[in-house]
Order: sequence, then structure tokens, then C-alpha cells
Amino acid sequence: MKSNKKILLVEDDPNFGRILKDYLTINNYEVSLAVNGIEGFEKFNRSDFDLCILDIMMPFKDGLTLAKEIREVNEIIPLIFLTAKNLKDDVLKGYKIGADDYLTKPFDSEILLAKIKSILNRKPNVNIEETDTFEFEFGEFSFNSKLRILTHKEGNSFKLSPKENQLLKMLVLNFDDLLPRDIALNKIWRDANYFTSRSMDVYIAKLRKYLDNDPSLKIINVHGEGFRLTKE
Amino acid sequence: MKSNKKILLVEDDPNFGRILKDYLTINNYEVSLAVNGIEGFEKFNRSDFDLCILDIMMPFKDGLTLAKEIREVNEIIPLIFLTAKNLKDDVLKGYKIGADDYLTKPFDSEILLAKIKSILNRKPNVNIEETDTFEFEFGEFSFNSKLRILTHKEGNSFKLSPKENQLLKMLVLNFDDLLPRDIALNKIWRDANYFTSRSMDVYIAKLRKYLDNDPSLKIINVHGEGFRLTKE
DNA sequence: TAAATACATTAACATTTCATTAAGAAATTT
DNA sequence: AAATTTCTTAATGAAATGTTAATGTATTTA
Repeated sequence: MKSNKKILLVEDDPNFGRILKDYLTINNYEVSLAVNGIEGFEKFNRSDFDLCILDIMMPFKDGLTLAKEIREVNEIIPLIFLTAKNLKDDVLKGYKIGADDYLTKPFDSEILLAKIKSILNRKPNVNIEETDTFEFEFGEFSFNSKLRILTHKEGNSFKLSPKENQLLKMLVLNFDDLLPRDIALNKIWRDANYFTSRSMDVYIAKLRKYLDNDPSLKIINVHGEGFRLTKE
Repeated sequence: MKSNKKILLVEDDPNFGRILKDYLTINNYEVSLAVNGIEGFEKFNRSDFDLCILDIMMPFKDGLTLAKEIREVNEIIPLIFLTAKNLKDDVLKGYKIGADDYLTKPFDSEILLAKIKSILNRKPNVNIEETDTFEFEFGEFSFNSKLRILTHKEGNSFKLSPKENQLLKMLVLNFDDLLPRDIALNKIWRDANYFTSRSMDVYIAKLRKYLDNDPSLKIINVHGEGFRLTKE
């Protein structure tokens, strides 16, 4: 029974880390152990993992910061946090970054195993346009979402903020089709409520300003539903 | 900010159940509360839920048994278990059935909320709407009910309000056939009484104005019965 | 260390969209 | 003719959206 799933484990306590790694290895996972956030991020970038287990309390770079960096690069990889005490604040922060779960130390190893299985067995996400493409052309613009640069043919060029970038990317991926508000909110803001919704409106206004350079492009609101990027 | 997500909560402690229900309701979930596994299963079958929260320890039918029955009917709906104590065995059984998560009582309500959001966000609505037809042609019109746009061949194009859109869609789906008044009222207005009926009349008038662009199309009233969209 | 920059959120106010209700006329049924 | 149902326009208030500015918070630069 080979599982082949690769897990990145980031844990600064060498004893605990070692034991946990061995336990997961025995259970047919391929485990890479990093002892702090910096090493963790390096390892993450050098290999393709299926899941990350991150200790929150770590020297140099804590688990939450590491998670944020990982999320910037990879939006879908499952994250499990380990918290030393039951620090509610850390837990909530973790979920906001996009955690899939957390465990309070000390925890039962069998339960960790069950959680890992549950997360990895999840029906392969009927995922919303998960794509590797990062270069787009639309109207008189070219758009590189990796470099976050929106360029108008005339030469005008804009550096986009992370949120501007993500929102524009989702609009472009759904060109001429509806981008439902709550889908965008849940993906970009990781929460859908009054405030994130207003924030999104502000970003729509910002994008409209950029797009003014090509008068044929419009971001149209569908009242109560979402937005649609379209030409003419 | 509408969330509209429906949660089935099965909890035998009436006080705790009530409080939890209220808390979730305040946070924009539509909650149905059942006090034991038997009632829970009945409610589950009578409606479409987006997520279930099940207490494990319950009289008559415990949460694990209920979960098993639910899983037989529905393989994807997310399940969250509540355990009174940290009963490792129950937790493991829960995961084996296909739980998405568990919480040990007493738990923090904010954390429950974070878990719910996290779970619902990664299961983008396995929505019926998605598979639904939303493009129609009739007379000299084309009609996109997803974007709520009604377009006349000549170029005239109208943005429809949600109610206009739903009503027109029902008429088109019953083209040349009677759309009974109370069926439309119950589906669109969720209630059939004097006021919703007057409101529907107003919307029929609005639709007639749009349809005037094609003189061959008529919305005909069948006195005391309903309306019929027809050509010539 | 202080100032500047970048970014996201929140506030404030304007505008638009939308559903309901009111009100009177017209049509239909009895 | 009386009662009921439908038709249509307009008025109202609530909710959603548009937009600019202010606020808060890191990070970078000087």
C-alpha cells in the first residue's frame, strides 16, 4: 500500500520533529523535515508537496508568516497548523490565511493521521479555474499576473498590487462571463461579508481606472450577483 | 450580504442547540435544528443542505449512525462532528465515515465559524445552477438568464432585475403553455398571497414592455389561472 | 531613527437598482 | 350591476454599488 504523498513538515523542536517524521514515514508518507520557516520555504519551492504541516511557534520565521508566503505561490495546497497552546488568535489567523485544519499540542498521532487522510482524500476539487497561465491578452492590454504588470499597447504600464492582480486575473479568466461576487471574495479575501465586499468594490473601481485606457473594455456589475469584464 | 448556505444542526441538548442555531443564524446561515438522529435524517431528506453539524452523543440514534446514513445518500456533503469529551475512538470513527472535521465541547464559537467557512470555501457549490440552461431563444429575442440580459435582434438590449429574470425564465420554459400563477408565486416569491400577486402583476407589465419590441410575442392572461407566453 | 512608500481596509457620501405598495382604470366573471 | 381580477404608472424605502478620501500598518528608504 504505497501512498506516495509528499508532506512538508516544518517543526523547530528537533526531537518532536524527528519522531513525527518517522511516524508519518512508517505510514507511507514521504516526509521532508525543515526546522524553521526559512528552511521550510526553501524546501517548499524546491519540490512539489501534497500537504504542509506547519508549527506556528518557530524562531526566525513563524508558521503563519511561512503560510502566507506559501499561499502567495500556491493557493490550493492543504495546510495544517500545530499550535503549542490553544491560542485562539493564532488559530483564527491561520484559518484566515487559508488553513485546512489545526491541531493543539500535545495531540494524538492517530488523529493527525486521520486528518491527513481526510484532507488528502477529499474529492479532487471541482476547482474554479486553477490555472498556471499567467500571461494574458485582452483588448489593448497585455497582462502578466506573475509579475503583476498590466501594459497598455501605447506604452502605459501599471504595477498592480496583489489584490488588484488577483481580482483582474479572475475577471480575465472569466472574460465576458459572470464572476460571482462570493466566489471572488472567498478565493481572494477568504471570507465573504459586508466589509470584504466593500473592499472588493474599491478594487473594482481601481481596475476600472486602469482599464479606462481602452474605452471598449468595461467591468459591468450584475446587481446582487457579481461582475463581468467585457469588450464593447 | 447574503450567504444563503443551509446548515443542518443535529443536537439533543435543547439549550445548547438553540444558542448555537441563533449564533449561526446571526452569521447569515440558514439553520435547521433537529433534536435527534431520527428527526435529523428526516430533515436531511426533505431539503438541500450545504453542511451538517452532528452531535455524536444523542438518544435514539447517535451522530455516527446518522452520519453513516447520510453518507449512503450523499457522498460529498461536509460533516462536522461535535464530541462531548475528547473521545479518540469516536473521532477516528467519524473520520472513517468521511467527516470533514470535529470539535470538542466546549468549543469556541468563532473557531466553529472559521471551520465552517474554511470547509464551505473549498467546496465551491456543487451547484445545480451550474448545470442549468441559461441561454434561450424565442421570437426575435435571445435571453441569457445567468447574465440577466434580454437582447432583441435589432440590437436593443435590456438588463433584467432578478425578479424580472426569474419570471421571464419560467415563462420561457413554459413557452406557449400555461404558467400557473401560484406556481410562479411560490417559486419566485416563496409565498402566494394578495400582495405577492399584485407584485407579480407589476412584473408582468414590465416584461410586456420589453417584449413590445417583437409585436408577435404576447403574454396572455388566463383569468384566475395564470399567464402564457406565446407567439402570434 | 525618521520619513517615505505601498497596500489594504474602513469611512463617508452619492448614486443606482430593486421590490413593494398604492391608487385608479380596465377587463372579466357572476 | 356588483364583485373580482388584472393592468399600469408612480411613489417609497431599503439594499447594493460607485467613488474618493482617510486611516492603519507594515516595509523600505533616506
